Amino acid sequence: MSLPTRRRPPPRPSGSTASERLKEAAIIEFSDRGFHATTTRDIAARAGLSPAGVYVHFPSKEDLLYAITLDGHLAALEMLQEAATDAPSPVEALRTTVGTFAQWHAERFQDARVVQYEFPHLGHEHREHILGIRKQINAVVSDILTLGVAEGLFDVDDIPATTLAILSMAVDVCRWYDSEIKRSPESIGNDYGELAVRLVSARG
Amino acid sequence: MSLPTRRRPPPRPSGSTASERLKEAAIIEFSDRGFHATTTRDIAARAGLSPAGVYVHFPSKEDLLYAITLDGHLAALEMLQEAATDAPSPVEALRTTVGTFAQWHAERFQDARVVQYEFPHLGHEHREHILGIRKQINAVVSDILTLGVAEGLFDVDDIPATTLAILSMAVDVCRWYDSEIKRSPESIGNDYGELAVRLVSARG
DNA sequence: ACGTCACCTAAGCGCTTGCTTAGTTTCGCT
DNA sequence: AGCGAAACTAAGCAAGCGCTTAGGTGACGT
Repeated sequence: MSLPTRRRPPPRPSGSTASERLKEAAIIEFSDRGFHATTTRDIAARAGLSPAGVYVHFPSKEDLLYAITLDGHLAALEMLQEAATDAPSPVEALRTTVGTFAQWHAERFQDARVVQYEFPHLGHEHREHILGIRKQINAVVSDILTLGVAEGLFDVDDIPATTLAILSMAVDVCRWYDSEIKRSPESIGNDYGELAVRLVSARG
Repeated sequence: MSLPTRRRPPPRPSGSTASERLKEAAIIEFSDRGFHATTTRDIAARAGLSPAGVYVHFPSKEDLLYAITLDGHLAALEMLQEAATDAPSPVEALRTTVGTFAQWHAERFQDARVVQYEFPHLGHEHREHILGIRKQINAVVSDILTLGVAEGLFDVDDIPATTLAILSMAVDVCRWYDSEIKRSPESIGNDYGELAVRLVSARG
């Protein structure tokens, strides 16, 4: 194999239930090595279980990926919807939703990497289900842009395309962020909220 | 395995040399399934060779990934530098470089996915070498922003952070783009060039 | 005609994979 | 105390993995 020396730290069972520990372990391994390069033995060892112990809680490795991916998408969607609801204006809504989204992609970059990059490796049915949640995430931002344009606050040519570009900026945070980076997730969130507002503001 | 039915189309040797055919085949397979999920037998079959034929041209699967990754990075860097050199002003330079970069990430989205997402699976030495090219890519945009700020054309608080956000938008194109999408790579490039200019323009 | 060398393949080696099976331990409940 | 279910493990299976080896084949210079 091309990755010969894989150092495996001793298992530290942090979660309370075995199921949670397995998900935490799998997030670390999947985000490090990718879904297909991670073995069920890697995950079991990190969760403090025998290789067979995984299958007590999840019927397959792919189901473990699905559980993680679902958790992540639902968490992100809820954060976005809450931020959007609490905002007094479209400008503020855009700033806080994008800020929240970007902050999450930094703070929980390992979860986010699994959510964003291992998603294509889900089975067909699971992938379809997650796609529905993705559309809702998209709609949160898209609706804010539509409202802002209607109120004359935003200058946007193509709302779906701009929604995509704004979310792209935030999603990509999890690609380059890691724990050694000095900027705090909060400040990254603030910056990206501000950048999003700039993107849709009328040209000076 | 979790991907039981993998339909393998008959090999169509499009490239001229076997080495080129192998790289083309590997780009398709790596971008579809990921580096670790792709077998050397998959690649060989698509290139019209026996499994052992791969090793006549590349010493290992990881070396094949490196060759592809290097090609992609150098191509992207050259396109950026050319676009930057030809531009008459920082505004035009930013528009065309980001536009070119985004267009490439759509047009060659399979190459781009390998370049961006399989990069972490390179061996240590190869990864370090590629990192040097990435810094040059970053510098192209960063230098344009610095010049634009100096000339009073751009309003940017944090040049490295803004460089990163602009490149993020363009890089992320390869995550969602595929051949069924209606927008042409050219129009995506134009849009993203325009969005980049908006991001750095003084607030209205 | 002959040797050379690059290119390519059939066969297979040693190892790892996801997952199963058969059995043991632990725990809540009566 | 005793029991049934749930949690867990040791052992291992069939399949697939990256890569090697030994050998064949055809183009080319001489």
